[in-house]
Amino acid sequence: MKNKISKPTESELEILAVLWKEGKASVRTVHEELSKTKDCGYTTTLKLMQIMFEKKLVTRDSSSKIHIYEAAVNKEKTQKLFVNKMIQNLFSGSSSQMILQTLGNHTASKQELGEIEAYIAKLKAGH
Amino acid sequence: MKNKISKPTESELEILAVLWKEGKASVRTVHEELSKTKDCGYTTTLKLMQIMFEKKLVTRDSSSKIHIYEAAVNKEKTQKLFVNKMIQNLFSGSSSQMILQTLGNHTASKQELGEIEAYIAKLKAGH
DNA sequence: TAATGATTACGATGTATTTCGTAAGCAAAG
DNA sequence: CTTTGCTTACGAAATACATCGTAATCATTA
Repeated sequence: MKNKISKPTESELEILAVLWKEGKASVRTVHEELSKTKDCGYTTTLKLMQIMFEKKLVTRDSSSKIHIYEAAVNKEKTQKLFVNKMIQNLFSGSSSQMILQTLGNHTASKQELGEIEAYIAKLKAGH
Repeated sequence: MKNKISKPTESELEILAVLWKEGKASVRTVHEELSKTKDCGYTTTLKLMQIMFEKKLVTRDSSSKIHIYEAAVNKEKTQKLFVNKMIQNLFSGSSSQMILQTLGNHTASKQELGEIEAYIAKLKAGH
């Protein structure tokens, strides 16, 4: 009996992103935020968040009329979940393969590259 | 009117992975390969591959009774498609953020780390 | 008190995805 | 020739996802 994370869907991820940023938020707040990039009705957001509550992807405080939601899944864990899945699915399990690809496709700043180098140096040093 | 890649589903990716590895393959071959890790019927695999043919994710040679399939979408392009989406969805568009996370979660060998370092050096040099 | 407005609950729809059963075709074996 | 076995085609069912309309609730305000 592990607290098995159910894999969030695309839309659910969008909502989680808002909650991770805001901390706690009402449906209205989340919907407003989503509306900046997405076009859908209020009840759609509401319904999604209700479903996410059933799936235990979020918790909510329903003591007042306006329910306040909060992410119930950890951001880093979720990132890991998706990254691992992708490495398995698309890179035959090789993380370095994915990293090399990503470095080639994106324009990371010199500063970012420096951070990555520093981190690698630390790893090589044997942490 | 670009040859817009339609995003393969989870199951379709599994099939593509086999085709990328094998080059050309019959439904039987693909199914056999999938069966090692997944449990589903032969006609399921067949149906999926037929749908993928309609979506133009694969091509096929149906000159003989046993149709021979081949991936119609490029492996690197598809990898890019998914990696980019994930960076957007889960890392606010920051590729370096994802890379740092990945380095932390996976055990890359010293050799792999070396390759990544070398690649970064090349990037910093301004290619 | 009655109307207004925001909120949640619920159910329905439409589409995509995954799965499989059954039929039909064809070739090899008996 | 007939049976057996593998293959594709087709359609149906089950599930998941995203979307929205409508009703019910409740507090505020007129």
